[in-house]
Amino acid sequence: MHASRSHLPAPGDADALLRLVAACRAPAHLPSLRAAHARLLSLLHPSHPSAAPARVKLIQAYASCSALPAARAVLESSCSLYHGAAAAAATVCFNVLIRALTTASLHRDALRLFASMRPRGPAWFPDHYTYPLALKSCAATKDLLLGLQVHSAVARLGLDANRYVAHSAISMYARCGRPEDAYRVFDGMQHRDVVSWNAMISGFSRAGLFERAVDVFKEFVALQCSLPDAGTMASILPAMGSAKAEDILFVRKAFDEMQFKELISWNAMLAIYANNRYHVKAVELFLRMENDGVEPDSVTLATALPPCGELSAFSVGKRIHEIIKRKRMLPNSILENALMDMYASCGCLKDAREVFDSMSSRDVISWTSIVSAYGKHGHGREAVDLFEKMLGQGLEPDSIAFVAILAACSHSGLLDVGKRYFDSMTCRYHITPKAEHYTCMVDLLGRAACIGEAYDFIRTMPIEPNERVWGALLQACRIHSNMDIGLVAADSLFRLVPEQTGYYVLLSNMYARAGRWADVTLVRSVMADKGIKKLPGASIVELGDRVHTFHIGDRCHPQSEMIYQKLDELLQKIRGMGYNPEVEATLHDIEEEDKEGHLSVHSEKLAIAFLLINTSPGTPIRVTMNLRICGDCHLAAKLISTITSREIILKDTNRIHHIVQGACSCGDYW
DNA sequence: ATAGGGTTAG
Repeated sequence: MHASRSHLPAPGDADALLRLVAACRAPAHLPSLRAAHARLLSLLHPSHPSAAPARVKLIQAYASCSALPAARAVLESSCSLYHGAAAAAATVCFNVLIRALTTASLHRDALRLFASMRPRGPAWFPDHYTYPLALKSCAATKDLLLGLQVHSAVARLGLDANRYVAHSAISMYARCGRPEDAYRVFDGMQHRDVVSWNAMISGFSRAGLFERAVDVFKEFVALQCSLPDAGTMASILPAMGSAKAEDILFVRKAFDEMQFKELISWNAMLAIYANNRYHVKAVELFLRMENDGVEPDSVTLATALPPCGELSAFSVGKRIHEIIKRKRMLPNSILENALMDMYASCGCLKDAREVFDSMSSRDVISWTSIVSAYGKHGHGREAVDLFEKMLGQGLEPDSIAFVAILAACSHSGLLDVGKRYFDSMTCRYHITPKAEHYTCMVDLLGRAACIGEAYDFIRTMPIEPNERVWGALLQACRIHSNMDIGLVAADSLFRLVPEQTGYYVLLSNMYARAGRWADVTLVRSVMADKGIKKLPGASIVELGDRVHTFHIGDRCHPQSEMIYQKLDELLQKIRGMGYNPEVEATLHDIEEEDKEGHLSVHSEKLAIAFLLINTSPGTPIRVTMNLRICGDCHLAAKLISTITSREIILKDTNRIHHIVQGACSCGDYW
């Protein structure tokens, strides 16, 4: 592409030289650029009609070759050459260089250069191109004071009617924590286009006013003046963190009605599903992209990987890895970290480790991912070794890294190690523990049978214990049959009226065991009042590109007959191996009986039977469930793994059970 | 010859 020195256009061929300049976009092109510059000198004389555009092109080219001093030198020589009427031409040079600085995120430098314009004399006025850039840098540096100054200068000059200026002012105010001022600018605009609406939607989103962002989005769609675009989708995304179902439907409808869907629209829709735990919807959307021939980029893939992990959609996740390799997207730490997590979440610790080992550089997130991968699989010792290795590399663990190591300790019952990490987190690293850390500690202590200590821990913690903290204690009390503290935990949990439906079952079971039937009734009525439906135990499995869901006692599946037949056959066989379904009732819900009065078959058993029927011998069985696994199913799964010689990978809401030949990676500690 | 809103990982 690029002419070497000897193939440079002749000095007289200005057009060819300028084309060459414009094509210099990377540091490697710098020699050609310098050579072309040298041959262009006569053209750059102010008397030449093309002098101004040529200088602009040179500044742009130097800037995109990361040669900012050279770009600056061209600017300065322009300043000394232009006078009076020609100054507008120099303003363009400033604009171009400021633009280069903002795209390089050098916002302070951009603002310095902006501020240096007017002291040079009355000829160097910033114009309607300069102000949007300056406001953008104010927004990026959260410099409200300067932003206000710039905006008032804009108003004095009468440039505030310019929509580019207005849009950047909206964004500046919102990002500097003044959404109402942003709205005032928006409201005062005579004519609004898509970008005006996007700026306002994004403004409210960024300022944390999610409902208002959604309202503006809806108003915009209802107006039907112009159609939402990719910018609209991306702007509403931060406001859709835990969105209402109807709002997600609304956005999806707007997305569906877009005639030309840019990649960012797909990516934003994917992210909205992923952030709202609509994992199946997210994977379906990704599959549709593949079907429609939409070329994914690294953002698409990084967004699609977590839902694959959540669903244990291993074949889709694996395919994404192939796409990443084919498109030569690595090294890319965001993708690699997402890949590790997807593999770990699918129960493929080995693949996660391979990604980790292949990385060229690892940040705290990478280490946290691999630590949590080992932790979830019940390999606490390895998790601790890796965590120590990270410290040895001089990396500073953050709050989330400690959640990972504490969770790893609790999953493996490493009581003393876990306590030590909790102490070092506060004393050595001065990280204030959050509810997640306390939950890990209560879980660690409680399941290690130190129920009293766990309870004391909750009583002395400096923040208000949330439902998860009490839930961890209640869980421990159930395991260790501690009725006294269990009821305290249940009462506290009930007072909080948990959002998580899973706790209600645990709660009412505890009350039932204590014979507190009035409270059982009360729990039910609270659930009814709040319109909370019992979370039906469900398991999902991936077969091919399809995700199959099984519910407790499910008979809707087309293969239902075969599944139950297979299950009967399996349960018959393992009965002789110590399996006795009478012993453990059911953790999920003691009220869950079918019409014949028998306990309904748990969904994970149905899912296992389904996969045994539909996959060839030796294929690992992967099941993801929405509750914790119960003891009965855990034992059944272990024995089934023995008689069928299948690996069974069961992911529940808490961890992963990797079962091989009758032995589970959790060591029966969960 | 230049300007505005906007997507990804633990």
